[in-house]
Amino acid sequence: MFMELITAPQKKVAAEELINAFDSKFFKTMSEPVRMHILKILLLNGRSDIATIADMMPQDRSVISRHLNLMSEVGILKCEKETRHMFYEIDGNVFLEKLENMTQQIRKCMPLCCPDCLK
Amino acid sequence: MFMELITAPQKKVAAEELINAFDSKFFKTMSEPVRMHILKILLLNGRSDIATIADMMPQDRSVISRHLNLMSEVGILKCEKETRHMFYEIDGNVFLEKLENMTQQIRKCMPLCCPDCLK
DNA sequence: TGAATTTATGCATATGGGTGCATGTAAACA
DNA sequence: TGTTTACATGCACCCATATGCATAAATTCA
Repeated sequence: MFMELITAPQKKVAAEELINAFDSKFFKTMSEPVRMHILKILLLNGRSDIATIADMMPQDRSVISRHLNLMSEVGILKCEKETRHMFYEIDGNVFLEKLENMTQQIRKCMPLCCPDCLK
Repeated sequence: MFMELITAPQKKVAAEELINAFDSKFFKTMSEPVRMHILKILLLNGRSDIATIADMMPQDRSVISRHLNLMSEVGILKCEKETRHMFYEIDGNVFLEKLENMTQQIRKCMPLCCPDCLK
């Protein structure tokens, strides 16, 4: 069979590449409902400053500030200081690229590592 | 401009669809390094029972049992009881489908909701 | 310059979840 | 039938983190 030609070291490399492609910080960021709420607000209103976003949410402004900071560290938001306001905006390209990269890695690794998993 | 034809309610629906497509349980599951280690073991060895997996990890067997149970609840693993062993295996199709679905949702929503985010 | 505004940060608190141990349950085996 | 094996689960503990308040720092405005 064709599959038999895949050696154990090759599988190991492929599996490690897949796990490395999984950005745990990204996943953790995306798993928090409050941050998803912020994301929704940014989707609807586009580029906004912290106070404007916080006014639409129950949490304290400092909480929103920290969430936004975290999201920009992960790369899904870009921020820019303007006078005394800090403006945040979704970085759509980075966002898409991250998910597409992980999807692609699975598509590549799965048939190689464990073809049985696809049955 | 073409974009001006998109109404606020349309944007709201699209944004809500995107946020709903984001499975917070899936993200939370994927954000835990120990679970990624389990995933790697399953990638390399294929279908395995709990004890076999636990023997390759520092954590207690009960801990691994709980992680595996959680991962199967999210859908990325399928499990099957055989005699007194519980076997787990990656569900590659569900896994791929989940990520592809989210990627697709972003690709659809972003140009509609906030085209500026793609610049 | 003084007051108001916007954000960042230190701190205390509460909550969620990962962990290991002990135990319960069920099935296989001698 | 009694023992062993494999897993599930209750419990206590610990740590990370989300939260709100108070405050500091920086900037705008009167």
